[in-house]
Amino acid sequence: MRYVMVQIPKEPVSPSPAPPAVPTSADVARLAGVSRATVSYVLNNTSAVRISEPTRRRVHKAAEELGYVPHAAARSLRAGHSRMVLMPSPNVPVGPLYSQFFNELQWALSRLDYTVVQYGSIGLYGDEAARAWAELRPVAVLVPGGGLGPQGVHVLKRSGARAVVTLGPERVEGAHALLLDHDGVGHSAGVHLLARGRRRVGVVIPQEPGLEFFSKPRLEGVRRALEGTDATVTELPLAYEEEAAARLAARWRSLGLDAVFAYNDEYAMLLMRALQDEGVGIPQETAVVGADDLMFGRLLRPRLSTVHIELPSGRDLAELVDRVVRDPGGAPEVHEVFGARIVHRESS
Amino acid sequence: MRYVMVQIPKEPVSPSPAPPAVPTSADVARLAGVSRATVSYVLNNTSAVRISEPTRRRVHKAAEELGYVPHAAARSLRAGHSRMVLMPSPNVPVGPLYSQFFNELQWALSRLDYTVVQYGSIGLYGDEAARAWAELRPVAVLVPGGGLGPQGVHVLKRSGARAVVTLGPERVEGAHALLLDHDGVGHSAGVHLLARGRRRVGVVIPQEPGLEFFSKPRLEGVRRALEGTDATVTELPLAYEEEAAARLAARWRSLGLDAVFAYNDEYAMLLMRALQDEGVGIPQETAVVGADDLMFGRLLRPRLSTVHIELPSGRDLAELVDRVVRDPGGAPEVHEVFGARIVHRESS
DNA sequence: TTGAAAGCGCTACCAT
DNA sequence: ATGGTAGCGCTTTCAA
Repeated sequence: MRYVMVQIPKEPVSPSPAPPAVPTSADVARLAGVSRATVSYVLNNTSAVRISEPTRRRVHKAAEELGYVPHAAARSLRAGHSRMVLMPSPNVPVGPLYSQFFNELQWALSRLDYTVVQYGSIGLYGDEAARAWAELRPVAVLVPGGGLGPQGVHVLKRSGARAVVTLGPERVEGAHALLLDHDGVGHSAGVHLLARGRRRVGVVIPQEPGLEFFSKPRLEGVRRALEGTDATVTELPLAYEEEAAARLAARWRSLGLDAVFAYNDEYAMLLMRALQDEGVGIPQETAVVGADDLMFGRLLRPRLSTVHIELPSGRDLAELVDRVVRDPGGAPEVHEVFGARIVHRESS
Repeated sequence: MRYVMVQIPKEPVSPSPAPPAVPTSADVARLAGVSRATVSYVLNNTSAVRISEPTRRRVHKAAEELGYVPHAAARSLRAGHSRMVLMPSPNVPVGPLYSQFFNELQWALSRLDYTVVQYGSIGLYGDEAARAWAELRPVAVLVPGGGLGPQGVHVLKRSGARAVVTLGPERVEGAHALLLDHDGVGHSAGVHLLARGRRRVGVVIPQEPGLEFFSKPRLEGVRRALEGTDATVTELPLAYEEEAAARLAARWRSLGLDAVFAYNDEYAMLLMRALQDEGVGIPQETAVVGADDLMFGRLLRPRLSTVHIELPSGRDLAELVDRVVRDPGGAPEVHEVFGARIVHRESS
């Protein structure tokens, strides 16, 4: 008995007709009456090969007609590499500062012909997350915040990432680092308050999860600034809610503080309002300093003193990424990014 | 003359040794002494096939040793589909409201085993952007803001997207829609101001690009609320800068307005401060209403009246996506999402 | 100028 | 229980 292969029709005549298959370059080739190779040449403008104008037109027309869109995965599988820059999205709510930085970065990278993708990895932690990122075979990975370990870096590099850059308070073995100097933020605030004659400094510690990576170094920075003086530091855990701020303000005078570094401008505004409602004079009784230099700080009365944070420019980071991707050999670079500086207004 | 094919070594003995190739499942198979099929079965826990425990261990050990991470693109190429939900990142700076919504959505979708990817398409507009998204062959696309046309929807569906959902003020032919009722936001504010006895209502129009999609319907909503009354609407273009607000405030009395809907809480805060500095009494002389119900509105004095916006819950949207992906046949659903409601405080 | 075909990494069908 | 192998869509070398 011999068997003969027969073509099984892909679209059964059954009810509920399946949606038409997604057109491939082969479909375009068929419709244009050329080979797949020619389609590829035409659509990619391959300069090494000259295709006659009539053929080009036929191919373009066929592609248009079918609504053909190339398949990125297949392409990069074939190419053996991608131009994807992966950026895990931070799991903490981001402020306008970060938004702007990210947009700038994205713009700069797209100018360099990279594709930026933000990958949400909620529920994955540490090196587990790194594996998930590695599956996408990005050419570069930019990791904001902490949480990535040396193992994670290794996994990413092993899976072909040519650049791994962390943006956070501490460097990670094997990765390039943009050191966001949160310690310096606290330090600026501390130095400033000291210079203003304050000696009993409170430091707000946000209770929202995920912020420890930033609040701890900021606290340490204040400590460092006050070291060797008679000034003291008091930690003030605070949730971002009116009631919590009111409770803190109610026992404020019992704390005997004459200044507070409020972690950032938002907590500063929250606390400042609660203190004012409690009748605490600002800055006479208590000086308040925020951080981030957000617009609204200038709109408060008294105007909010703050620590201005110079984020890395998106262009610079994009250039770093590009440079490392082109020559991954170099030793990990570590860049101190900012430049925290106090902006003295009226609240301190 | 005859030629013989010789194997060119992939890793030349030249200086600057190329980085070791990234391990594939074939490498794992080789090291474990099994076939690629077996590797696949073991690592994916394929239930249809039983693999002996010793073999499983050998495979896992080999994978671990090599630092093997599967190649997502290859996998989904083979599978013919992916579980990727693509969400173009909005090009306008996002507020905490959106941040939170997005995190919730991401969480909910990851519970349903989807992978959420935010794709930055700066510099691409309209249907051009849609093509770029389509190249990634996402199973679903969630498009915030306006800007996607029917053509774009078609391209996405044609390339295999089973769900296309827009989140914006207006629906798009062919796509499911979560109608963010910006008109209703303006309407709530207008009705409220009217009820408070105001008759000459200013409406702030942000000058920042990309916000027209929201500011226009909000303006229309105010107009609609005031229709048929003797109240008037005055458009107030305003950039998000102190100086611009000061200039507007300086000519405030000449405008003869007794109320203003400030687009959102941030513009409201900006304008309110400028008006107060100018000595304009709030709410006596001029009532101010914002929108978004941000925390800081409650911290202002007078406390800011605002329009509370009920965003769709991330879980609901995730469920919609999942439902449509499983059965793409249904007609496009249109959901009115919120429920804008006035929160009356002290500024109006 | 164009076409045939190999092969990127993976999974699933069919043998053994 | 395990292996051989076809083929997902694409690009690119080689041949015609």
